Amino acid sequence: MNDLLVILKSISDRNRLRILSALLVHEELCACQITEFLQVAGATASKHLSQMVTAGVLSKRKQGRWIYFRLNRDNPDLSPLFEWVNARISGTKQAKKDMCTLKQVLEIPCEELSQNQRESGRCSTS
Amino acid sequence: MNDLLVILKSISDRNRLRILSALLVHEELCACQITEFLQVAGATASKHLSQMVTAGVLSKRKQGRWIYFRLNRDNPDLSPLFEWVNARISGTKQAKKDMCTLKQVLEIPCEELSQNQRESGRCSTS
DNA sequence: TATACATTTAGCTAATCGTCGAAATGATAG
DNA sequence: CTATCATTTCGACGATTAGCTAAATGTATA
Repeated sequence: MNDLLVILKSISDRNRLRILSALLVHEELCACQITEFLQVAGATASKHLSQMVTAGVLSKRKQGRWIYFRLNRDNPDLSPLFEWVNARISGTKQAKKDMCTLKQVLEIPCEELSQNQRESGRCSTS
Repeated sequence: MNDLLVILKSISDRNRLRILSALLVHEELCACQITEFLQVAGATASKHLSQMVTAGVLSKRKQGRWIYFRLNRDNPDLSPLFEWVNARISGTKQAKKDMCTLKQVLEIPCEELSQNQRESGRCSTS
Protein backbone atom coordinates (compact mmCIF):
# COMPACT_ATOMS: atom_id res chain seq x y z
CA MET A 1 0.00 0.00 0.00
CA ASN A 2 2.90 2.28 0.67
CA ASP A 3 4.34 1.59 -2.78
CA LEU A 4 1.02 2.46 -4.32
CA LEU A 5 0.85 5.67 -2.33
CA VAL A 6 4.33 6.63 -3.49
CA ILE A 7 3.37 6.01 -7.10
CA LEU A 8 0.18 8.03 -6.83
CA LYS A 9 1.89 10.90 -5.05
CA SER A 10 4.59 10.94 -7.73
CA ILE A 11 2.02 11.79 -10.40
CA SER A 12 -0.34 13.94 -8.33
CA ASP A 13 1.42 17.21 -8.86
CA ARG A 14 0.71 19.47 -11.82
CA ASN A 15 4.28 19.62 -13.07
CA ARG A 16 4.97 15.93 -12.50
CA LEU A 17 1.79 15.06 -14.37
CA ARG A 18 2.99 17.26 -17.21
CA ILE A 19 6.25 15.32 -17.26
CA LEU A 20 4.34 12.06 -17.46
CA SER A 21 2.14 13.49 -20.16
CA ALA A 22 5.17 14.57 -22.17
CA LEU A 23 6.81 11.16 -21.87
CA LEU A 24 3.63 9.42 -22.96
CA VAL A 25 4.17 11.12 -26.29
CA HIS A 26 7.92 11.53 -26.57
CA GLU A 27 9.59 8.33 -25.43
CA GLU A 28 12.68 10.01 -24.02
CA LEU A 29 13.61 13.48 -22.84
CA CYS A 30 16.71 14.84 -21.14
CA ALA A 31 16.70 16.82 -17.92
CA CYS A 32 17.44 20.12 -19.60
CA GLN A 33 14.57 19.62 -22.05
CA ILE A 34 12.17 18.95 -19.22
CA THR A 35 13.50 21.95 -17.30
CA GLU A 36 12.82 24.14 -20.31
CA PHE A 37 9.45 22.56 -20.94
CA LEU A 38 8.24 23.15 -17.38
CA GLN A 39 9.83 26.59 -17.15
CA VAL A 40 11.19 25.98 -13.67
CA ALA A 41 14.65 26.03 -12.10
CA GLY A 42 16.84 23.06 -12.95
CA ALA A 43 16.89 22.04 -9.31
CA THR A 44 13.11 21.89 -9.27
CA ALA A 45 12.89 19.72 -12.37
CA SER A 46 15.60 17.47 -10.99
CA LYS A 47 13.67 16.96 -7.76
CA HIS A 48 10.47 16.06 -9.59
CA LEU A 49 12.29 13.65 -11.85
CA SER A 50 14.09 12.02 -8.99
CA GLN A 51 10.84 11.54 -7.12
CA MET A 52 9.29 9.85 -10.14
CA VAL A 53 12.32 7.61 -10.58
CA THR A 54 12.21 6.61 -6.92
CA ALA A 55 8.53 5.75 -7.30
CA GLY A 56 9.44 3.51 -10.23
CA VAL A 57 7.43 5.54 -12.70
CA LEU A 58 10.45 6.75 -14.68
CA SER A 59 13.80 5.27 -15.57
CA LYS A 60 16.92 7.24 -16.35
CA ARG A 61 19.89 6.69 -18.63
CA LYS A 62 23.07 8.59 -19.06
CA GLN A 63 24.47 9.42 -22.46
CA GLY A 64 27.42 11.73 -22.91
CA ARG A 65 26.89 14.79 -20.80
CA TRP A 66 23.13 14.38 -20.57
CA ILE A 67 20.71 12.27 -18.61
CA TYR A 68 17.63 10.98 -20.38
CA PHE A 69 14.38 10.01 -18.72
CA ARG A 70 11.58 7.79 -19.99
CA LEU A 71 8.57 5.92 -18.64
CA ASN A 72 9.54 2.75 -16.85
CA ARG A 73 8.09 0.14 -19.17
CA ASP A 74 9.86 -2.64 -17.28
CA ASN A 75 7.11 -2.76 -14.71
CA PRO A 76 4.03 -4.17 -16.48
CA ASP A 77 1.89 -3.27 -13.47
CA LEU A 78 2.24 0.37 -14.43
CA SER A 79 1.06 0.05 -18.04
CA PRO A 80 -2.64 0.19 -17.21
CA LEU A 81 -2.05 3.32 -15.18
CA PHE A 82 -0.12 4.94 -18.02
CA GLU A 83 -2.88 4.06 -20.45
CA TRP A 84 -5.56 5.36 -18.16
CA VAL A 85 -3.77 8.64 -17.62
CA ASN A 86 -3.09 8.94 -21.33
CA ALA A 87 -6.74 8.44 -22.20
CA ARG A 88 -7.83 11.10 -19.76
CA ILE A 89 -5.14 13.65 -20.45
CA SER A 90 -4.57 13.72 -24.18
CA GLY A 91 -7.00 16.10 -25.74
CA THR A 92 -7.16 18.43 -22.77
CA LYS A 93 -6.37 22.06 -23.34
CA GLN A 94 -3.26 21.97 -21.18
CA ALA A 95 -1.93 18.83 -22.85
CA LYS A 96 -2.36 20.29 -26.31
CA LYS A 97 -0.59 23.46 -25.30
CA ASP A 98 2.16 21.43 -23.67
CA MET A 99 2.73 19.30 -26.75
CA CYS A 100 3.12 22.44 -28.78
CA THR A 101 5.61 23.90 -26.31
CA LEU A 102 7.49 20.63 -26.22
CA LYS A 103 7.79 20.52 -29.99
CA GLN A 104 9.46 23.92 -29.88
CA VAL A 105 11.79 22.86 -27.09
CA LEU A 106 12.88 19.80 -29.05
CA GLU A 107 14.02 21.97 -31.91
CA ILE A 108 16.69 23.52 -29.72
CA PRO A 109 19.82 21.42 -29.19
CA CYS A 110 20.63 20.44 -25.60
CA GLU A 111 23.87 22.42 -25.63
CA GLU A 112 21.94 25.59 -26.22
CA LEU A 113 19.21 24.79 -23.68
CA SER A 114 21.73 24.09 -20.94
CA GLN A 115 23.70 27.19 -21.72
CA ASN A 116 20.58 29.36 -21.57
CA GLN A 117 19.58 27.78 -18.31
CA ARG A 118 23.00 28.43 -16.83
CA GLU A 119 22.93 32.04 -17.90
CA SER A 120 19.40 32.82 -16.78
CA GLY A 121 20.14 32.59 -13.07
CA ARG A 122 23.33 34.62 -12.91
CA CYS A 123 24.31 38.08 -11.66
CA SER A 124 25.21 40.75 -14.18
CA THR A 125 28.80 41.98 -14.02
CA SER A 126 31.60 41.38 -11.54
CA MET B 1 -6.01 17.76 -17.00
CA ASN B 2 -7.19 19.61 -13.97
CA ASP B 3 -9.97 17.10 -13.39
CA LEU B 4 -7.44 14.32 -13.57
CA LEU B 5 -5.21 16.06 -11.08
CA VAL B 6 -8.13 16.50 -8.69
CA ILE B 7 -8.95 12.80 -8.96
CA LEU B 8 -5.36 11.74 -8.38
CA LYS B 9 -4.91 14.09 -5.44
CA SER B 10 -8.11 12.80 -3.90
CA ILE B 11 -6.66 9.30 -3.62
CA SER B 12 -3.02 10.21 -2.94
CA ASP B 13 -3.30 10.50 0.79
CA ARG B 14 -2.86 7.56 3.13
CA ASN B 15 -6.26 7.91 4.84
CA ARG B 16 -8.14 8.66 1.65
CA LEU B 17 -6.57 5.65 -0.01
CA ARG B 18 -7.71 3.58 2.97
CA ILE B 19 -11.25 4.88 2.44
CA LEU B 20 -11.10 3.87 -1.21
CA SER B 21 -9.70 0.50 -0.25
CA ALA B 22 -12.51 -0.05 2.25
CA LEU B 23 -15.18 0.89 -0.29
CA LEU B 24 -13.68 -1.46 -2.86
CA VAL B 25 -14.66 -4.24 -0.50
CA HIS B 26 -17.70 -2.93 1.34
CA GLU B 27 -19.98 -1.21 -1.16
CA GLU B 28 -21.29 1.38 1.26
CA LEU B 29 -20.19 2.88 4.57
CA CYS B 30 -21.55 5.72 6.66
CA ALA B 31 -19.51 8.68 7.86
CA CYS B 32 -19.38 7.49 11.44
CA GLN B 33 -18.12 4.07 10.36
CA ILE B 34 -15.34 5.63 8.33
CA THR B 35 -14.48 7.95 11.21
CA GLU B 36 -14.14 4.96 13.49
CA PHE B 37 -12.24 2.96 10.90
CA LEU B 38 -9.66 5.70 10.34
CA GLN B 39 -9.45 6.60 14.02
CA VAL B 40 -9.53 10.33 13.34
CA ALA B 41 -11.82 13.17 14.40
CA GLY B 42 -15.18 13.23 12.69
CA ALA B 43 -14.35 16.56 11.10
CA THR B 44 -11.22 15.08 9.56
CA ALA B 45 -13.07 12.15 8.05
CA SER B 46 -15.75 14.49 6.76
CA LYS B 47 -13.14 16.61 5.03
CA HIS B 48 -11.54 13.62 3.31
CA LEU B 49 -14.92 12.30 2.21
CA SER B 50 -16.02 15.64 0.88
CA GLN B 51 -12.80 15.97 -1.12
CA MET B 52 -13.37 12.57 -2.69
CA VAL B 53 -17.00 13.41 -3.50
CA THR B 54 -15.93 16.67 -5.12
CA ALA B 55 -13.41 14.78 -7.21
CA GLY B 56 -16.17 12.48 -8.37
CA VAL B 57 -14.59 9.42 -6.83
CA LEU B 58 -17.33 8.89 -4.24
CA SER B 59 -21.06 9.46 -4.17
CA LYS B 60 -23.11 10.08 -1.07
CA ARG B 61 -26.62 9.24 -0.05
CA LYS B 62 -28.62 10.20 2.96
CA GLN B 63 -30.69 7.69 4.84
CA GLY B 64 -32.37 8.54 8.11
CA ARG B 65 -29.85 10.29 10.31
CA TRP B 66 -26.83 8.92 8.51
CA ILE B 67 -24.98 9.66 5.33
CA TYR B 68 -23.65 6.76 3.34
CA PHE B 69 -20.73 6.89 0.92
CA ARG B 70 -19.83 4.54 -1.90
CA LEU B 71 -17.61 4.49 -4.96
CA ASN B 72 -19.07 6.51 -7.81
CA ARG B 73 -19.83 3.76 -10.31
CA ASP B 74 -21.74 6.19 -12.51
CA ASN B 75 -18.57 7.37 -14.13
CA PRO B 76 -17.29 4.47 -16.24
CA ASP B 77 -14.01 6.31 -16.79
CA LEU B 78 -13.13 5.61 -13.18
CA SER B 79 -13.65 1.84 -13.25
CA PRO B 80 -10.22 1.04 -14.67
CA LEU B 81 -8.62 3.17 -11.98
CA PHE B 82 -10.60 1.42 -9.25
CA GLU B 83 -9.63 -1.96 -10.65
CA TRP B 84 -5.99 -0.99 -10.90
CA VAL B 85 -5.89 0.28 -7.35
CA ASN B 86 -7.74 -2.78 -6.13
CA ALA B 87 -5.26 -5.13 -7.78
CA ARG B 88 -2.32 -3.33 -6.24
CA ILE B 89 -3.73 -2.79 -2.79
CA SER B 90 -5.57 -5.94 -1.81
CA GLY B 91 -3.15 -8.35 -0.27
CA THR B 92 -0.91 -5.70 1.22
CA LYS B 93 -0.28 -5.84 4.92
CA GLN B 94 -2.06 -2.57 5.62
CA ALA B 95 -5.09 -3.58 3.57
CA LYS B 96 -5.44 -6.89 5.38
CA LYS B 97 -5.19 -5.18 8.73
CA ASP B 98 -7.71 -2.58 7.63
CA MET B 99 -10.23 -5.16 6.46
CA CYS B 100 -10.00 -6.81 9.85
CA THR B 101 -10.52 -3.50 11.64
CA LEU B 102 -13.41 -2.67 9.37
CA LYS B 103 -15.12 -5.96 10.08
CA GLN B 104 -15.04 -5.13 13.78
CA VAL B 105 -16.35 -1.64 13.18
CA LEU B 106 -19.27 -2.99 11.17
CA GLU B 107 -20.38 -5.10 14.10
CA ILE B 108 -21.11 -1.96 16.10
CA PRO B 109 -24.38 -0.18 15.26
CA CYS B 110 -24.11 3.40 14.02
CA GLU B 111 -25.99 4.76 17.03
CA GLU B 112 -23.28 3.45 19.30
CA LEU B 113 -20.41 4.61 17.08
CA SER B 114 -21.75 8.14 16.88
CA GLN B 115 -22.38 8.29 20.60
CA ASN B 116 -18.86 7.15 21.37
CA GLN B 117 -17.45 9.68 18.94
CA ARG B 118 -19.44 12.46 20.55
CA GLU B 119 -18.27 11.50 24.00
CA SER B 120 -14.60 11.07 23.17
CA GLY B 121 -13.94 14.73 22.51
CA ARG B 122 -15.56 16.19 25.57
CA CYS B 123 -14.37 17.66 28.90
CA SER B 124 -15.00 15.73 32.08
CA THR B 125 -17.35 17.47 34.51
CA SER B 126 -18.87 20.95 34.54
C1' DT C 1 -42.81 22.86 16.87
C1' DA C 2 -38.87 21.92 19.49
C1' DT C 3 -35.08 19.05 20.56
C1' DA C 4 -31.53 15.85 19.51
C1' DC C 5 -27.85 14.79 16.95
C1' DA C 6 -24.90 13.26 12.58
C1' DT C 7 -22.31 15.84 9.71
C1' DT C 8 -20.05 19.96 8.01
C1' DT C 9 -17.74 24.36 8.39
C1' DA C 10 -14.53 27.60 10.61
C1' DG C 11 -10.40 28.74 12.65
C1' DC C 12 -6.16 27.27 14.15
C1' DT C 13 -1.46 24.67 14.35
C1' DA C 14 2.12 21.68 12.80
C1' DA C 15 3.96 19.29 9.16
C1' DT C 16 4.70 18.57 4.32
C1' DC C 17 5.68 20.19 -0.23
C1' DG C 18 7.11 23.02 -4.33
C1' DT C 19 10.18 26.33 -5.49
C1' DC C 20 14.41 28.89 -5.67
C1' DG C 21 19.61 30.22 -5.61
C1' DA C 22 23.97 28.58 -4.42
C1' DA C 23 27.19 25.08 -3.68
C1' DA C 24 28.57 20.27 -4.51
C1' DT C 25 29.14 16.30 -7.45
C1' DG C 26 30.95 13.62 -10.80
C1' DA C 27 31.64 12.57 -15.46
C1' DT C 28 33.34 14.20 -19.99
C1' DA C 29 36.26 16.59 -23.17
C1' DG C 30 40.36 18.90 -24.22
C1' DC D 1 45.30 16.02 -15.45
C1' DT D 2 42.52 19.77 -15.50
C1' DA D 3 38.63 22.56 -16.62
C1' DT D 4 34.01 22.49 -18.00
C1' DC D 5 29.45 21.77 -17.30
C1' DA D 6 24.81 18.98 -16.71
C1' DT D 7 22.72 17.47 -12.86
C1' DT D 8 21.94 16.91 -7.96
C1' DT D 9 22.06 18.25 -3.15
C1' DC D 10 21.57 21.80 0.42
C1' DG D 11 19.35 25.29 2.95
C1' DA D 12 15.75 28.49 3.09
C1' DC D 13 11.13 30.31 2.24
C1' DG D 14 6.16 30.61 1.20
C1' DA D 15 2.12 27.94 0.21
C1' DT D 16 -0.63 24.10 0.87
C1' DT D 17 -2.59 20.45 3.62
C1' DA D 18 -3.99 17.12 7.34
C1' DG D 19 -5.28 17.22 11.72
C1' DC D 20 -7.62 19.09 15.85
C1' DT D 21 -11.48 21.56 18.73
C1' DA D 22 -15.45 24.23 18.81
C1' DA D 23 -19.34 26.13 16.66
C1' DA D 24 -22.85 25.91 12.95
C1' DT D 25 -26.07 23.48 10.03
C1' DG D 26 -29.96 21.17 8.82
C1' DT D 27 -32.61 17.02 9.12
C1' DA D 28 -35.47 13.79 11.65
C1' DT D 29 -37.91 12.29 15.51
C1' DA D 30 -40.73 13.01 19.56
